[in-house]
Amino acid sequence: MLDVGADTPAYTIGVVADMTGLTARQIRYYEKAELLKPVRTKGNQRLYCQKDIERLVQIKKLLNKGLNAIGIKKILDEQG
DNA sequence: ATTCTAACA
DNA sequence: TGTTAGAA
Repeated sequence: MLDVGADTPAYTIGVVADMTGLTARQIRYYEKAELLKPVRTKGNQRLYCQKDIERLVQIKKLLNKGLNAIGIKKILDEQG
């Protein structure tokens, strides 16, 4: 009850892929590109929270603007 | 069934 | 970016 928020619940890559419209491939790639940092669980599975979802959505919008992982990293770095 | 890593095209 | 192999 104290852990409820935009940073606690976590979704698997499959659900975030469905919510963001990206593919698991892209999500894994952006993670490697340092665009975000999902938490790992037990079997090394990526767990994305609401915040990560919004971040992925933002990345997607940036991609539509003509940016690439490099430009997005710069923007996310400025915001962090 | 779902996800993970690594590697290739 | 898509996909495949083998593994958990």
